[in-house]
Amino acid sequence: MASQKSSASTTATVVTRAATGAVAPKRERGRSRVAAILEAGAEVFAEKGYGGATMTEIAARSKTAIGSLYRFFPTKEALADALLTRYGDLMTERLAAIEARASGLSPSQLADVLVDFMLDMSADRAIALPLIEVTQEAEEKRAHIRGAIRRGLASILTVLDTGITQAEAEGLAVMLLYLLKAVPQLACNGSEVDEPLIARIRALVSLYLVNELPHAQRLANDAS
Amino acid sequence: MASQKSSASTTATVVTRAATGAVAPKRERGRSRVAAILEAGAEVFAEKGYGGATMTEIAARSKTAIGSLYRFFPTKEALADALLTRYGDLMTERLAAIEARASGLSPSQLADVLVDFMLDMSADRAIALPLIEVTQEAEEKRAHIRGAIRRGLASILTVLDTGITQAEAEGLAVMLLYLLKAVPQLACNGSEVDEPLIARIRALVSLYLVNELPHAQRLANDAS
DNA sequence: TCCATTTACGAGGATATCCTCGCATATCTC
DNA sequence: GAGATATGCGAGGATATCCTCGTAAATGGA
Repeated sequence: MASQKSSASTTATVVTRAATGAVAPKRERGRSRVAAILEAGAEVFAEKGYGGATMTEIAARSKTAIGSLYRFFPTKEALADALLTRYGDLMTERLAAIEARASGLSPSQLADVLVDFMLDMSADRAIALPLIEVTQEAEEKRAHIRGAIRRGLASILTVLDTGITQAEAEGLAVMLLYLLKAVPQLACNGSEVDEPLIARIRALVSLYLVNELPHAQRLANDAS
Repeated sequence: MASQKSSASTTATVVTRAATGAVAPKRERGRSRVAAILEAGAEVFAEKGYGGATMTEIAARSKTAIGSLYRFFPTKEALADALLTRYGDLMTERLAAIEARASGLSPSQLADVLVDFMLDMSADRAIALPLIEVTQEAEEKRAHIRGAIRRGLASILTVLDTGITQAEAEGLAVMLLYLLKAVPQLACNGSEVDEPLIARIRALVSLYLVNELPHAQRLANDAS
């Protein structure tokens, strides 16, 4: 069961890399191939789930020979792990960007920003939610990612509403996380986007934030 | 790929049965064994996902020989299908029961009822949400079940608020469905229940319903 | 008790899947 | 161009998994 630990070179490249046994490519060709593999992996995992996805299909869809695939990802688990870390990194990175622009937003504006953010994330194929749901070997990693996202959301809330307590911000962040997590499943059928449904979601998130961030709301009203 | 179609006897027993090739047991012993298999199947599917679950493990966990398992469920897909229909039947049945007692409830009371309902569903091992998420062969069946649940929720809403339009009730039902679907994942870690989190969920659902059902809210106020 | 039917059982075949291995090719440095 | 390193490739081994099949036990009615 234990995957062989090859010495992972820890040079941080453009795409972040975990120390799971994934071998980092050193030339440009390899890097683009790894990108294609990740893309195909995200697709197949999303369609078939972790157990249902096969390395052969991932190789075929990324136009990679099976041997080459295993050169970069010595294990199916390593590929899933790389996708998870990429997902986590992308989330925290973008949340940080939102936080930087958060001050001065009204709660309802923040709701729109967050919903847009989730739509973006699901438009990218960067997302592998079914994988996240299913793989249990990576439970600790998933918990870690959830924690990071939760803290990111909590930070945004404290920036937006300086009157909120730390505990309350964390609690709200949990609720927000699950509200937002439903967005891709709710609003996207394949690559179609259900606009009226998105409007409903915006309204719901906005309603919740307005209701739970009275201090920020008052600030926004004073400003207008 | 096409599973052999054995002649399914369509005698409706206690546990409803689909025409997927599942052979209905005719004696008590077989019936309890089928129940055990469904139980174990729900567990394993929930833990490993559809692709990750193995018939061998399901057989072992239900203390059933592999041959006996295949007597009642000639295919892994047949077992998954039986679980899905059982889930759908249970949902619609219980929703109908709620609808029968819905008239006179305030929106916030309905919110409590619905959240309790979902907690019940996840306390039973009847639920196999990850399976529902992952299996794509049964996409049409999943859509069918979702439709039934949505209509059930819409019916409840129209009973509760006679001023609501049909279209609006359907739209709200979609949102409610996804809010409620998150309940088990949110509130249950294994078999633990996070009470304060449930309180938050109740408040959120209640807030949403109160906001979207003004007519029913007015009725409730008049009654008090 | 005897028989028909249902249920129990697990070895094993066919297939699928993960992954290895050895060699061929491309790319970089000098 | 020569050597070194990274990358590309796919046949095939080891294993896992789905499912079949033939036989034995249990059950219920006559």
